[in-house]
Amino acid sequence: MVKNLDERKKNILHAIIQEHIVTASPVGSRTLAKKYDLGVSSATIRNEMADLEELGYLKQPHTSAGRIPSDKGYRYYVDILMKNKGVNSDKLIKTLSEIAKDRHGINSIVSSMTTMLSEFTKYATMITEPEFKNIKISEVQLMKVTHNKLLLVMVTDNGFVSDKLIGIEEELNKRKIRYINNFLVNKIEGKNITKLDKEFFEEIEQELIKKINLSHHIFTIINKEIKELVNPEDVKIYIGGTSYILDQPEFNDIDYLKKVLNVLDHEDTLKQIIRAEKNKELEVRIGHENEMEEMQRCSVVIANYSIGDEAVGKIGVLGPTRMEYPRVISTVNIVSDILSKIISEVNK
Amino acid sequence: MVKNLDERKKNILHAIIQEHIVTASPVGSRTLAKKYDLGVSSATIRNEMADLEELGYLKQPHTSAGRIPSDKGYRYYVDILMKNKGVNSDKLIKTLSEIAKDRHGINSIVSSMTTMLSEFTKYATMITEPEFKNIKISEVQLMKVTHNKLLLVMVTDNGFVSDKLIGIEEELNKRKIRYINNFLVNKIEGKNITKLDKEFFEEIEQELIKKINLSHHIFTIINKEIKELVNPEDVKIYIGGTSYILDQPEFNDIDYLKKVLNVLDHEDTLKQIIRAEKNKELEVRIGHENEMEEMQRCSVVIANYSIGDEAVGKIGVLGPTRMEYPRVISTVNIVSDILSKIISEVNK
DNA sequence: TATTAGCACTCTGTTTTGTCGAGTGCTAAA
DNA sequence: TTTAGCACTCGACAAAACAGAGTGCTAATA
Repeated sequence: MVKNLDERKKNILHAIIQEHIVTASPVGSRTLAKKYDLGVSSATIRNEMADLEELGYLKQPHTSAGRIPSDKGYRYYVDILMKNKGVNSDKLIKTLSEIAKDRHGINSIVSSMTTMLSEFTKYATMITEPEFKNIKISEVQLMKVTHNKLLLVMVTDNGFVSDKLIGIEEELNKRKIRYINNFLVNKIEGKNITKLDKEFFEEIEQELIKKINLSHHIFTIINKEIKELVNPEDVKIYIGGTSYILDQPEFNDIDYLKKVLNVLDHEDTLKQIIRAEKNKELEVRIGHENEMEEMQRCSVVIANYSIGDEAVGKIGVLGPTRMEYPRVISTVNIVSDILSKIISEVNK
Repeated sequence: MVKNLDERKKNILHAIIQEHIVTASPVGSRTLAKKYDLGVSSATIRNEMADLEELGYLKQPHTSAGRIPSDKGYRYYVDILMKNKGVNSDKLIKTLSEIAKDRHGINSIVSSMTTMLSEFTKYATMITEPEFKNIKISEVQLMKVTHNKLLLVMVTDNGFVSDKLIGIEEELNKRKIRYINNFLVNKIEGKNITKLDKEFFEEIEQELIKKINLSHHIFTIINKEIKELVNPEDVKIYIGGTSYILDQPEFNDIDYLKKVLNVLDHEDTLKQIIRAEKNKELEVRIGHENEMEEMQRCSVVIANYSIGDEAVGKIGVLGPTRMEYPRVISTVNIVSDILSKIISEVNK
């Protein structure tokens, strides 16, 4: 797919993109010849630029303007030209670690990380809460709380705790509660959470009703509770740095700005953007590579964060296609590493 | 404070504000005479307008432009002129009720309500999670989960459940755990949550250490957990409809837009905006009535939602001072009512 | 005395016109 | 193959011209 360009074309393309990333305006042959030590005259550069345009790496906003990189040009830059220059990461790492210490609760940590990420990248950012699949219920406990309230506690093998107060109409004596508890322990403990679906509960409900006469209210609640524990639709996504978008001149077009902000406003569309391959560590989606039409003048950098091998959440940065890819990518990588570490520790 | 204007001035002021709210541009005497049946000529209106300006209810962007309402003018409108015309609320109520049914979990409900509120008002909206003060711990339970893990469950008298897995280094036998449990039950159950501060825990920790030799790790965690349950700083705030801001011509000034979006981007500033008197049902803050400088070209409508008499959360709508007050106010009222009802039910 | 018609004046937003400069493509020379 | 030179293009920007909405004031009127 990607044809290999000769060395001079590479250099010129690289220079154009770098120049464009800082100036945000079309780059002309003269500027290029002056600012970058390419060893050839502006006329030669002009010819090369014409070639690069024909090959699809550059485009011209209008005749007699300089060139700007196309999506394909950026793609080539990200895949081949760009060096991952190390960000000065000390400060970032320090800040993130402090957050992890200060804040308690995953939600709070993820939320602060989102803000931090946007402050370091100066782009809009989003991070999803960790989402656990393939986990087992390791403990179930049904306890009496008051005469008309039971407490159901479930612990998963990765250390998450779910609890629910259950209001009951008929009073249950301790013996009965213990009976139900043992029954549940037998049926549920060690079971993979994905197997605990509606059918499963209907089944064991029938079984229990046969043995003791029990309203099925409890099972509806357990079922609901487990769904909540596992339902990916409900995974929360945090967003930060929306206002940084306005710093980018490509969003001066107020109509387009509105479209983008509208996407960021809605969790569902946001989740669509950040959807990525589970097995890829890091993904860069440039311009038209984004499915959503409103996003086709933007680029998104997406990384997973994980516990061991299992990706449990996503980190995303959204900016114009003219994004500072190297800086963003290394920043995202750092956040991903640290977040993975934190989550794994909580989950030890 | 508010001088009473004569009937004709009232009518004219009312007309100007209404006209300005829909057109968003300065209102001239001729337009007014034509569109509104005021029974006087444009010249008379001109004289009255000059008076109203002198009194501070109107202002002129520049000589030879029409007039626009001042903050004082809007205040007069909101307090005296405006009729609370009933919004067509059926659809709203229906939509909100459906959300309450579909979604489980307070967070999810509040989040959806925020979105709905913005969709109905077409302004930016925010709702805080409910926050409970003055509650008591009604149940404490410390249980063994595995050989190095304990589960601490606390139930508050309004039905909220908090739990925490506690990792322990030294293994504790069941008898010891039961002992600690009873000790905690004695000390904590029935206590008002605000009394459970650091000093309190240090005290009972000393007491327990005397009786059995126990690392104080557990208390640090309990203390933290309770803080989380009660700490108002940590109350989450949901926000929606940010992109509607762009529909308002007053935010075409990109620099100002950025300032406002920046405020909306940060939870802490957002909470400052929405801060309101606990005893007022509904508060309208117009322009300079907002403390925050960035907000002084905006108006905010804030309502509490409550359980019984106790306000537990806030609902806010943010728009330009040229806001459709009647529509927003009645919409906010409806959302407040429904949310109060839902929260109270969950908490029954 | 309060209201109104009339008019000169003011100010803004928009359109038009003109100019400048950056950049290109092409050609011919090195 | 590279480069210098040149005519040409196009957008950005500023200045000028214009239209229109609105005002304040004055003098006439009910």
